[in-house]
Amino acid sequence: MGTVSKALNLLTYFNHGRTEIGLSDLTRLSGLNKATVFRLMTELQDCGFVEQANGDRAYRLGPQVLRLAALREASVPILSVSRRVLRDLSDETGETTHLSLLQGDQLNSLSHAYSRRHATKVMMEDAEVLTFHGTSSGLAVLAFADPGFVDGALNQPLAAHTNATVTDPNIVREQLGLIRTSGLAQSIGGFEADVHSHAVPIFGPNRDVIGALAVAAPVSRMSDQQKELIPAALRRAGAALISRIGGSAPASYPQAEPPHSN
Amino acid sequence: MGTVSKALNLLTYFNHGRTEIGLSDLTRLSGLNKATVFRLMTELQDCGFVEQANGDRAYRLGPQVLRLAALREASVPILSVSRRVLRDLSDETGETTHLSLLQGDQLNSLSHAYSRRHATKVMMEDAEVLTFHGTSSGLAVLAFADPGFVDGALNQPLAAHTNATVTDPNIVREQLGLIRTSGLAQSIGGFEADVHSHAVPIFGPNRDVIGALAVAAPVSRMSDQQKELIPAALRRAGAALISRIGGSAPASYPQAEPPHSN
DNA sequence: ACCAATGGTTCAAATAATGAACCGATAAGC
DNA sequence: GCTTATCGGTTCATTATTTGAACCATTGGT
Repeated sequence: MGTVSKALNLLTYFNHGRTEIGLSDLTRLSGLNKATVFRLMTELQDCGFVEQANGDRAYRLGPQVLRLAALREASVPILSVSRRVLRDLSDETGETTHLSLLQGDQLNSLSHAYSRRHATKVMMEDAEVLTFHGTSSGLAVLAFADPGFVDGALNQPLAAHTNATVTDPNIVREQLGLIRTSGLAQSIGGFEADVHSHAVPIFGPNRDVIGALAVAAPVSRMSDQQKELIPAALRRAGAALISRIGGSAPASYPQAEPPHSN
Repeated sequence: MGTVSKALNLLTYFNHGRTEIGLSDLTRLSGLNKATVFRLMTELQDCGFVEQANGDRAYRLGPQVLRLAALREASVPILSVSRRVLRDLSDETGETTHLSLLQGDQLNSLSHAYSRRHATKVMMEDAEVLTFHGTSSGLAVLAFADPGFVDGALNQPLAAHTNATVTDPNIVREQLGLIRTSGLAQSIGGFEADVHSHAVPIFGPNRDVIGALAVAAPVSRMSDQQKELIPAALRRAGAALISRIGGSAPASYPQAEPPHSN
């Protein structure tokens, strides 16, 4: 592994639970030598990718990442496009909606919208890591990812987030088959108890799955009416988002409305 | 300069005018060897910091920067906090407002809000680089930056964006003196013709200037009333933003309302 | 006063980065 | 239709950078 990868990998240890990391912690987390970590962090600091919080203390992500993110949005405006879609979907379903994107081998929740109808709602955080086996978004992605990727995701111990989480890889694979034919994934209490979530995969310009769009509702609010409305609205919103970002679904993806001439 | 810095510096060649860069162009821009650039870009690509646009073509920024930016916002939520302030300031003044942040030795416009009152307005782009001598934001920052930084910014040829741009460093320094006593910078047509902009500096937790908050209006709309309202509203908004991000102005900053007891 | 952390530093040894030349493919120039 | 230039990508001996064990100086806990 090259030096640059090592440095950038250090950045992956930052997450919502750990927004600041000290030198020693980072050394332990990465398994690298302390002098190495120090030099890499110093260099990252010089470039503005990290900064030291209070005088001489722990490191946290720096301001430079904001500039890059703004430029990424300028060239591939998926987040700004998704905001409208999420807002509309949230208004239509009355529930929390979120978009997650595949980044390397992990799935990150990156944008969300809340219901304006109900006081109680499922709460979300951006940049949260979603597991593939335990969330509807993860399942939607796996169902349309290539087999090697699926193996990589399932050939490791699957954590049980709740006692409803499916942790048997064989059962997960069965679910994926059903999702492939229906085009829609569900998870009832698999990630957080009492949350029923639906998700559809999002495809990029080269027909690869790049993430998932999801609706997360409290189980208690899933009336028969909602069980019809949410999947329908989600399919529509997914198709809208895919077309807005210039993506297209692969031939294997079940089309809601096959184009028929007459 | 270390390898990591070289790799990260490659990312600085991306901007709004150049969201995609080919290998050869990047080689010329950076002055590095082509093999070096290739290897660095490959590594950046492996980490998701860049990606290749269409099959095998030019590079553009990758999705990983979005995750980092979301985490940065989680630890230092200046952008989300600023959005409200910008929205309110824009509504109050009826003009375009924007926030720029100092990143390394450059000033980037990172968030903005448009007027909902007028059809014509000054347009903005996020992640745009602002010059220090030619914009009100730049002047506001320089006026409260340390002398070494000011020298670095002014001891180089100052570009003329319009024929109203002040390019004489001595005159700029005079302006800085006035800004220090008033606490507010102005630029009439210095960056774009027919745009009158006002700006106030934004200070961080350690009393250093970290950016500027600005209002940009068409010259034609700067009535006497607006000339009073905008500075007043801007000062209020600046103070609000500073307090919301846990910052504080240095003692040298002229306080709008000196706290007086009784 | 001690011990165990922390962030930061040193320097010889080991390793990874470098750059000139080279490839095959594509596209422009004549 | 032949030549030439440019593109993204690759090779490999030379070179310069990274590495890691040990070492400081501070800090905070007992």
